Amino acid sequence: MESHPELRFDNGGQTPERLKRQISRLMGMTGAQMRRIANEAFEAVGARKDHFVVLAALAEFGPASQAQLSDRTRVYRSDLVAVLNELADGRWIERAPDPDDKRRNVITMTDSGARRLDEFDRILAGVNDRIMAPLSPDEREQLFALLGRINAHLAAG
Amino acid sequence: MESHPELRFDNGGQTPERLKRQISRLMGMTGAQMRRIANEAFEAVGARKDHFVVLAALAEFGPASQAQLSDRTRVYRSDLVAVLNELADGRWIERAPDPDDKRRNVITMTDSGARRLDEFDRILAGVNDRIMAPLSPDEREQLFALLGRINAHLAAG
DNA sequence: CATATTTCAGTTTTACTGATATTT
DNA sequence: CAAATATCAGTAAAACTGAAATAT
Repeated sequence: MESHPELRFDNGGQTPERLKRQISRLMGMTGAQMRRIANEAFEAVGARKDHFVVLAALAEFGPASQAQLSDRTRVYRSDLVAVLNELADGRWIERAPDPDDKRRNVITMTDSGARRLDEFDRILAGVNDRIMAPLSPDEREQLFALLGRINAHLAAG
Repeated sequence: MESHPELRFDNGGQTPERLKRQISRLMGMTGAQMRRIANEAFEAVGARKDHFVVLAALAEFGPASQAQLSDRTRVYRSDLVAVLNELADGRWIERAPDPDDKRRNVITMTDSGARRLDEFDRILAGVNDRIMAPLSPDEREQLFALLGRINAHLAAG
């Protein structure tokens, strides 16, 4: 593995630290680290992030078609197919044709799926804790609030 | 293009809003939007993000070998080659063998490269402003500080 | 016929790994 | 010979597009 030693910014503060002042770069680097930690945690239990988001959406909104699930999780319709195959293989969801509209499937979370989601909750609590370790509870809320506002603004505009 | 309508979270506040409480998911979504905006801005002037980070590193630390540039920008040594080819094609940098160590190249920013970096600065000021539009100056500093602490912690651990 | 849904097959982009030739 | 450098070739995963088959 190639190593990237820590950046040194030791020029007497004379030059503008452009690289450090870019919010998108800072977000990108921090986000990549977060993703790595979360992915490793999921991989350790034979899962991946999309398993969580789909089960979470089912728990929050109830049974749904794949198109609905895609809208709620922002997992593409095409990619959702494989995710649901995996979740069905583990008996965490059931996929049945919708009698009211035969184009659709109805996706339902099983009891086993609810327990799987509980497991994910515990795992993610640990991940969140590890990521935000340096921040106080108040600061964690601040970060959520600030990001939430930016995200709402960007998603709208 | 596939559309992802806004998420609705209207279940009377009864279920835990798992999806919204995941910092890594919120970071990921917000970061993706930021990246898209920044990429589009660079693309509009025939550039890409790595052009900026390399020129910024040269402005901040002076001429450097490719290995040094890789460490400072976190662009992989292998990927840096193409970036430098592009920058050299535009006469924004010069790449010359290092007389002191013939394994190395010395990468130097040209005057034209400095002007290109000025252009990037203006573009990125607009991008940052657009991204953080909903936040006050104080809040922008808070966000930087919080992310910076998390990033330092994750990069170290 | 136009639209919606699921599925498959494919591209693009980015991050990353490994190997090679040259030099120290 | 061991390590560093620049370069090339290639993988892996994620995000995304387009189109076919079926049903409304």
